[in-house]
Amino acid sequence: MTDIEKRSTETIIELRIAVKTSLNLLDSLNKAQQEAVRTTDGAVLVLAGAGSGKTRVIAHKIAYLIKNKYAYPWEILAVTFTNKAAEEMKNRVTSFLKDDNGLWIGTFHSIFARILRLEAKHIKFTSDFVIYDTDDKKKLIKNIMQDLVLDTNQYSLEAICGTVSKLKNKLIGHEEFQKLVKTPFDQVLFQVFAEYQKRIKQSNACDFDDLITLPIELFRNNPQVLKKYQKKFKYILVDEYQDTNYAQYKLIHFISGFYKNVCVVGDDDQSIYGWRGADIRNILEFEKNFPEAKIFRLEQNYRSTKNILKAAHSVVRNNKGRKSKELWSENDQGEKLMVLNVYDEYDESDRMIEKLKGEVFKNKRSFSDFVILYRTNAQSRVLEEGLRRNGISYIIVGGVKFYERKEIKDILAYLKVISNLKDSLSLLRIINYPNRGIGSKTIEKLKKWAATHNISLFESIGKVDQIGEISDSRKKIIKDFYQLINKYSSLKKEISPNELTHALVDESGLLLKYKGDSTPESQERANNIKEFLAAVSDYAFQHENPTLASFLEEVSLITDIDTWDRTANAVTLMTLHSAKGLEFPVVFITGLEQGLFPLASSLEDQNKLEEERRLFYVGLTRAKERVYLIWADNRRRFRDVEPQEPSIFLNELDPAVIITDSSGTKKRYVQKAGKPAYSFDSPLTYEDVSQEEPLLKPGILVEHEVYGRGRIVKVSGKGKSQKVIISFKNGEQKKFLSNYARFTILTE
DNA sequence: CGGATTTAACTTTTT
DNA sequence: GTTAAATCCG
Repeated sequence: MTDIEKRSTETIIELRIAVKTSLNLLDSLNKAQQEAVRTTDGAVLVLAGAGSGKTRVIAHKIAYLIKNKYAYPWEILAVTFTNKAAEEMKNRVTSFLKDDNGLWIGTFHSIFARILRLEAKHIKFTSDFVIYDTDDKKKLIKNIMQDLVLDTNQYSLEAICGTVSKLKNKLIGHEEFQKLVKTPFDQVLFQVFAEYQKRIKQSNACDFDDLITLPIELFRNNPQVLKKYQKKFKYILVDEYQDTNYAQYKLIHFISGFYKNVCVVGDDDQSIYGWRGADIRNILEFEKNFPEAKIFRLEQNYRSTKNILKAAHSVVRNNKGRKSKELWSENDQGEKLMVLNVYDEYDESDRMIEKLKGEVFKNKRSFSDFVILYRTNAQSRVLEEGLRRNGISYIIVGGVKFYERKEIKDILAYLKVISNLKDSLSLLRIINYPNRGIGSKTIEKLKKWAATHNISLFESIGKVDQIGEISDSRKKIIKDFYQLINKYSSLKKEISPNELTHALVDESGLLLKYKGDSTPESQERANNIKEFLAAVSDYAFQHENPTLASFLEEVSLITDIDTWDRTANAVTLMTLHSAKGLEFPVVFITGLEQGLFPLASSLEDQNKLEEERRLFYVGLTRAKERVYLIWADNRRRFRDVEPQEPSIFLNELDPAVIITDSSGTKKRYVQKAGKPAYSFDSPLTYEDVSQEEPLLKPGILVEHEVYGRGRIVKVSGKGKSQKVIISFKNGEQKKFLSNYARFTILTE
C-alpha cells in the first residue's frame, strides 16, 4: 500500500470517529461550511461570498485536521493576506485546541521569507539578508538610472519600478525579458532590471517580489529542498485566494505537489489587487490548475441586512467576468442606504459628522461602530479636520506609515547595515547622517574605489587608507564611522537587538538631534523614535531568541492594518482597500464621484472599471446595519476645484433600497469676522483676494477656520507657492500655503 | 563642503 | 500640504 492509499483507508475510519468527536467543533457551522471543512483531501475551492464565514471555515478546518489526527500542527501551512488575519486565525484555532505548536500561519511574504532564511545557502544568500521596501527599491533604481546616465524624466521611476514588479510576478526574469525587448523603453527597462538584480543580490537583499520568486527559483534548482517542504506540509490552506498573483499560484502548486491537499478560499467578487499583479484567473480557473477539484459555495451571509446585500448585488452584477452567485441572508430587512449629495469636500465632512452624531445620539452607538472609507489617502485630511473640530476621536489606518517615517527609516538603515554589511543602499543613507563631514564628493570616491576593486562599499570604507585622493582629516572621520558600525556588527551576536538599538540610538546621536530642537515637528520625531525603541523592547520581550535579522523582517513586513486596534473608542478612517476582511455596524463611503471613485484612469478600461466596481462592492459589504454614500458637487482635485458628477455606481444601485438626501448642496459660506478686505456682493475668502494682490505681511491679524485667530509672523515665496507662518493664540506656530489655507484677514 | 532656504512635483490602491 | 530636489550662501 502506498502512503496515500494507506492514508485514505485510515481516513474512512477516522472520519467516523471524527464525526463523533468533533460534533461540538462543527456544530456552529451551516451545512455548506461543514462540508467544506470535512472535505479534507485533494484540491478544494471554497467560493465564499462576503460575510459568509470564510475565515471561520479555515480556522475550523485547521482545528478539525489536528483534532482528528489528519496531521500534526507543523504539517499544516495556512496563508493569509495580512499579519492581522494570521493572528486572528491563530487565536481562533487555539481556542479550539490545546496544542497548536508549530503551526505555520502567516502571509505569503512572511512564510517564504522564513523558508528563504532557512535555505539561504542554496541561493547564495546569507540568512541575515535584508528586505527592501518600495521606498528602498525606488531609491536603488534611481541610483542605477543616475549611474547609467538615464533620464528619469523621460522614463519615469514609477513606470520602471511597476513594470519590474509585474515581470517578476509573472516569473519573467531579466534574462528572459531580454528576448522580449521591442521598444526603446523596453531596452532601458532591461538595462535597469539587469543592474537592479545584480545590485540587490550584491547587497544580500531582496524586495517584496523576490520573497515569492526566489523560493520558486530555490525549489526549481534544488529538488531535494522542494521535496522536503512538499513532504512537510500535508495540508495547505490559502485565504483570500482571489488576490494571489501568478507567482504565488505557482508557489502553492509547487509546494502542494506531493500530497496535493490544497484548500483555497476566496471570492472573485472581492478581487481588488489586480494592479498589484493579482490574477483573477487563479480563482476562475482553479479547476483547470488543480484537476478533480471540489467546489463549495458559501452564499449565506451572516453580516449584513437584506437591503445592504440587495444594494451590493445590484452593483456587482454589472460585472461580466465573474462566477455568478447571489448572497442571501436571514437577517432583518434593515434600513435603506442613504445617498447624500453635498456641496464640496468640507460640506461632505460636516454632513457626515452630522449623520454620525445622529447615529450616536439616536441609536446609542459608540465611535468604534463607524468606519469612514475613501478611495485615495489624500481624501482623509479634510475628514480628519472635521472630526478634530468636533472633538470626535479617530484612528487613521494607512497614509504615512510609522515604519516609513524618515526618522524611523534612519534608525532602520543603521540596523540593516549592522545586520548585513553588504547593504550598500542603507549604508548610503546613513554614511553622513547625522552629519559627520562625509560629503557627496567623498562618497563618489569611495564608490569608485569599491567598483574598481570589486568589493562592497562598506569594505572600501574599511580600506580608506589605501585611497590616495582622500585627505587625512577625512580619513579619520571615515575610520571612526567604520569602527562604529563594526563595533555594533560584532556586538549583534552577544547582546539582544533591544540593547543594541538603545545603545546605537544613544551613541549615534539620532535622538539628540531632535531632542535639542523645540519645534513641534522635531518633538514628534523624537517621540516616534522613543516609540520605536519601545517596539524593539516589546519584540525582545515577546520572542525567546530575538535576533536583529528577524526583528528587521517583522518590521519590513508589517502593515498599518496589522497594528490597528479595533477596541479603541474611536471612529476608523481607511481606504477601501484596507477595509477588506473587516466589518462595521455603520459604513460611510465618501467621494463617490465619477473620476474619483471610479478613478479617472479606469474609465476607459473595462477590466479596471470592473475592479473599481468590486472595490465598491467590498465597501458596501463591510456594513452590518447602515450605509451612507456621499458625493459632492465640487471637489478640489490636485490644484483646482472642479465640478463633479455622481459616480456611475450610484446609478447602478437598486432604487428600491436607497433614499436620497440633497439638502446639503447649497453653498455654505465661510463666516467672516471683521470687515472684508474687498467688498463684493458675496462674501469673500482670502483665496479670491490673493490672486489680485498679495496683502500679506508680518503683523497682520488673521482668522483661520481650524486654528482660530493668529498673527502672521513671516511671509516667504511668491505666487502660488507663497507661504505664511502664523502664530496662534496658544503660542503654536503653523506654516501654510497662503493660496490654499483657509483663513481670512481681519482688520483691526 | 554643508546647511538653510526656496522651488518643483506630486496624489491610486499595498505585501 | 507634503516631500524631494535645486539653489544659494557662509
